[in-house]
Amino acid sequence: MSAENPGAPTEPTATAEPTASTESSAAAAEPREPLRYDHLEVEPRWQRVWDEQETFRAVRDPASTRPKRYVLDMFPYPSGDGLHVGHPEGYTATDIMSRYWRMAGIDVLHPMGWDAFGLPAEQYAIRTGTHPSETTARNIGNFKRQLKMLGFSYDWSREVSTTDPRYVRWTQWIFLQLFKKGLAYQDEITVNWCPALGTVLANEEVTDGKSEHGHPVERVPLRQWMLRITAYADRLADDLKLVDWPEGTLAMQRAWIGRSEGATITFAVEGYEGDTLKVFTTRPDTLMGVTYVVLAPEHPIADWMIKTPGKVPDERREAVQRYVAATVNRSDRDRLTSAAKEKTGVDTGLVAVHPITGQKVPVWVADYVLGGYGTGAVMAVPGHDERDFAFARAHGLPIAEVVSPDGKLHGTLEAAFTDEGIAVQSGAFDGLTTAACKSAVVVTLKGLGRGDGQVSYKLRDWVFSRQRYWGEPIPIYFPVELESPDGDPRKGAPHRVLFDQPIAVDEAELPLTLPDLVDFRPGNDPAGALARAVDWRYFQKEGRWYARETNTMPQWAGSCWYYLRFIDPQNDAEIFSEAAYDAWMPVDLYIGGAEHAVLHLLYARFWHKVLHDLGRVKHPEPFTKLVHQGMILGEDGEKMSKSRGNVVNPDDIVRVWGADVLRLYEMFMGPLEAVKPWQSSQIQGVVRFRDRVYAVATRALGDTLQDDTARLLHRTVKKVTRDLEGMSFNTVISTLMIFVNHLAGLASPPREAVHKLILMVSPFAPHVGEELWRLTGHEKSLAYEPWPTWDEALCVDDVVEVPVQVNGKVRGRIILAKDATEDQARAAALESVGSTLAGKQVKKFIYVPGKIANVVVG
RNA sequence: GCCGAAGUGGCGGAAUGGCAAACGCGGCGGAUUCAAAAUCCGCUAUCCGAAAGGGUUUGUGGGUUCGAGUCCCACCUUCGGUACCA
Repeated sequence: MSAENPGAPTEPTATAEPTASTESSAAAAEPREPLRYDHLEVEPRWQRVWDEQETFRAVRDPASTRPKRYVLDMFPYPSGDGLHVGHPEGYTATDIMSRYWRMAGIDVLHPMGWDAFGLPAEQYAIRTGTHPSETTARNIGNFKRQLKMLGFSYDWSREVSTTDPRYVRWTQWIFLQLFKKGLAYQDEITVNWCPALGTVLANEEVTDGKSEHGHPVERVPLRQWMLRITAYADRLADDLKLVDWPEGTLAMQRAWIGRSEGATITFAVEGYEGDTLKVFTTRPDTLMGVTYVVLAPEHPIADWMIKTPGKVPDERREAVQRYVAATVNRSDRDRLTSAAKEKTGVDTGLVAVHPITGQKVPVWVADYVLGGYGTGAVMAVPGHDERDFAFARAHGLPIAEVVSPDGKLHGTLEAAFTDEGIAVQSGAFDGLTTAACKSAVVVTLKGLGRGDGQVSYKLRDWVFSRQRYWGEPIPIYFPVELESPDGDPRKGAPHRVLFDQPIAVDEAELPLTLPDLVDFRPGNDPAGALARAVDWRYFQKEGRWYARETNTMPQWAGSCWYYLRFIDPQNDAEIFSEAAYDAWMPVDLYIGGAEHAVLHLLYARFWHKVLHDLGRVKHPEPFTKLVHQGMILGEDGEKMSKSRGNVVNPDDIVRVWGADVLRLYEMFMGPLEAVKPWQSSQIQGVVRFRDRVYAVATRALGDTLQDDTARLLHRTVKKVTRDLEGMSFNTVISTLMIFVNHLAGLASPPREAVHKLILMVSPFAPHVGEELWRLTGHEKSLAYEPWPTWDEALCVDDVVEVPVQVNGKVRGRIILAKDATEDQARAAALESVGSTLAGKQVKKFIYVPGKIANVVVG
């Protein structure tokens, strides 16, 4: 290492270039002497054995009293890119738990499948003409190869794909149940329609009224299928208390549902003949502080005044028209980000009448009010709402104080006072606390017929249709009205589809499969690609023409209930049998990314509750315990992405180091939930560990278990078991490393210790585990071998070394019997730190048995 | 802004309110080797010191406690989510 030859080129350091280090390690591995443990031979061999012997087939005796665990991964979308190293993180965690629980005598269901409908396959089809089913099959094949190569103990006989007609059939069946219960309905929804692309765009894809590539986007109303998830809002919020989920996820779900209690209040608008103006507020107690009201740009009254000349001066009308035109075509998200910076709005010139005082207040239109929440209009109380305050300041509107922290008046308010307090300047309500005032105001309004208490939700009904090809067809058709009775709509005969008379496809006719298309483009009308499949779309029944729904379901549909199909995947008579349900449900452990904290988990819970109401499922909640694995970042600490060039491919790692090493490394990186960077240089540590386990177990084993080894063994079993139960995988591996290092130092490692080591390592590194189990004289797989137990007596020491502190600083240590009394401890402690105590008075002595002694001196 | 998570050696990280830095990577020294790789052994938070030993240290500042990485308050930073939700 010393610079004896300064002219020689410097060696590349392992950490300098992530890709270079992987390649150089790979290159270095090949010319080497044959490894004692050859992962390239051993790993595929055991994978074949597990396959051939169906080792991990989940079976459960209906009469069994054995405990069960249903261990579920969030199943992947089989993309063309294959697995990235983030996938095996959660999958390894569930696999370890599955393997551990099997060894602990528990029946385990651990399935895997494919969430295979979705946009990438369709977009690829549009570009290349390759049918999405072809792309999907190919990608599934690749994903499955990669998962098998990692040695996961899935019961592959239960594999399902959301695109399989036998699966689609039951997805559609659930939709029909929703439809029959009135939970699926059609509505006209404003969408971001981009004529140039021929597609509807998501809010995040629209900026400044344009698509990413600058094509103009129109906000147009479109007929959509909706699911009435709002009918379940309260139960979705309340039942969160039944599950063992991360606190953050629970909070996000509650916030998304956004239940808030308040009141709707009616304002008359002078000169407006339509319905009165309704507002929703969570603070009815501030009603006496209203100084103006605000409409969202899409509010019907704004539309009415634009179209009705003569109610207000024309220049006002035109200003409103300009403002609405400028704001209404922007996506909600876009609108709100800019609105947060600058409170824009215009005075309509209309006048609203206060429901209690009869006072007249101006009506404004502003885009800080959202059309889709509450009633699309608010009563503005600038004295007690920050947004109203900012708006009033910007536009010179009056600000009134009606809630006071101390019951006194404070003149000019410098900021909105949004806390609760005591009503002031509120007429009959003066002196009431906020809570009392809320109900008093609601009672008064109710008496006047101008308002009532109301619960409002942020949650909106779920837009369930997509104008796409690669999704489940919605099993609905509509009567067709022909202009001439003998016309054929397939040949373009003029006709009208009666969308207001939807008819459910007969359940016996399911699945309704997709027609084969060559052109998958969404098309130039928003009805979607299926509208062009006229032979599929139109059909005759009893002499009448009908048209099928041409919208398809969103990708969420298949993932909403896949956990239920895994329990009985081959059943063609019903969605799943009651026996299968009783055997395996609910899901005991569900692991997946935090990016699904709201939508997927909320939608799946919603469907589960609907099935609960239908009597199909017995538990109110599907997923008992949920864990999110943390993201694995690239070597540079940034999110892995192709564009950054920091993506690590599991195929490379498995080829060079083996599946067990990838599994061990990902579990050793840190806590499962933590976000952590990939560091190729760290792999070396688990490679050494694996090879050391192999080396220790393949030496000549001894028959005697020395006392110190026995103690360490029992302690190790105890800690490993406990940490496994807590899913603290990184500390399990540390503990096993310590144990292996100890065994490696022995002349002949004791057989019992080595056998238990192999069993404990096997959930993490199953290939090495099985191979060593075989090499140590066992014929059967260790997959169902009983998990080692420990003797508590061997986990406690007879004598303990206890640090002695003086005023909290360690100044000495003493050896004590484990059951030493406090007096004995005191005597030993004072003696050991005698010199430090010279001339000082002992004020207090604290002894925590076996842990610490602390002498407090004055 | 709000909600959530987190800040500990050169790096990944460990630590029921009780010896901070386990385990691993890297580094340094040694054994083995003609030499290297691999392997094995030892040392490795930091500062002062030849050593014995001592001081300091878990983002910052306070607090509670015999004792705080851990609990409380305020602040700073990073990451994730989310957004005028009335």
